[in-house]
Amino acid sequence: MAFEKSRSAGYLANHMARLFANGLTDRIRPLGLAPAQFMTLLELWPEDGLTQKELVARLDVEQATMANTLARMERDGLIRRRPHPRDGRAQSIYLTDKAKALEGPATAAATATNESALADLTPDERVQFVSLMSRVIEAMRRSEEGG
Amino acid sequence: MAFEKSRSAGYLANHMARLFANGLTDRIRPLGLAPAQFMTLLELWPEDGLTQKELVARLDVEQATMANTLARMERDGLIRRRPHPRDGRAQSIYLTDKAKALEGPATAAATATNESALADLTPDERVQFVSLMSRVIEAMRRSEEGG
DNA sequence: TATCATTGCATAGCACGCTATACAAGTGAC
DNA sequence: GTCACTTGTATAGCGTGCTATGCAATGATA
Repeated sequence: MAFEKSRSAGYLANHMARLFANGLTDRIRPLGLAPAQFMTLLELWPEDGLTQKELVARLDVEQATMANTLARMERDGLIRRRPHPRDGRAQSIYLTDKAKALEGPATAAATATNESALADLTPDERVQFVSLMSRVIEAMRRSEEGG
Repeated sequence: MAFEKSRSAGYLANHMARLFANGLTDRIRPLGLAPAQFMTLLELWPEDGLTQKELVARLDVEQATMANTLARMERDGLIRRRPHPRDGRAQSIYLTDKAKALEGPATAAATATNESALADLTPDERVQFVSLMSRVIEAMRRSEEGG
């Protein structure tokens, strides 16, 4: 029996994530933001002054990926880095006023993207959907460690 | 109220898709395949001789993305292109023997990735999960057109 | 038939994910 | 204190997604 892509969780996850990314990209581009920058800002808005290492742990991306994202954010005037008070290797990352001002419009854009995507699901189904994705993520993270 | 990334469908979709991609990448790397190549082969294994345009429509990626993927597949000896019989602009894409031989091991790798990801879900939940993702994909594709 | 719009593909340039590697600063053992 | 190991970042190189653009072949129209 052939591999059915329309029933493959991995295939659907990839397709769905691309559509989410496209939707979010369109909505936050006018703000001068890209998706990975938004994701990083989600951590920094409530808590300034984190290190790159802390962001890596919270967002579950590789250190090199975060280094590049932070470089683009610094280039775009969204963050500033200051020497870490107690570790000469590390830097604390602070938001600029420009980045702080984007919290409202950017989260509104993300909410609108989610709303559009989930438009056909009932409230119960939405809860179920988020719960299932969370459990799948958990399973894969566990198997990654053990692997 | 703050935007909660752990309850955001888009955020979870992105995270989940990255984990799926990492899992698949690890499993098909020994075969000399990358994920987008595998996705493309899923269309070509059952039906040789498609054009680039047809692959673009079936896989829902941009034409430029597919052009690059096909260039890498040709470089890696997975496909050959022949002039299209009736359209001088187009090319028909054919699998090499090497690519044909990869169908069994590659689909097994993808199945193993899915299995590992869904390990914690009951059969009913798996069906539900695939169904929910399909509906979300459909909703986003519709809202894309409607623009 | 000559012209013009459309279509199929390629290329350039960028974002963002990855692995592999390099390097400087910190930490520990002696 | 010195040497070796560890740790925090940066960089190089690549795959895969995107938009924007260019070009050659096709098709339609005057």
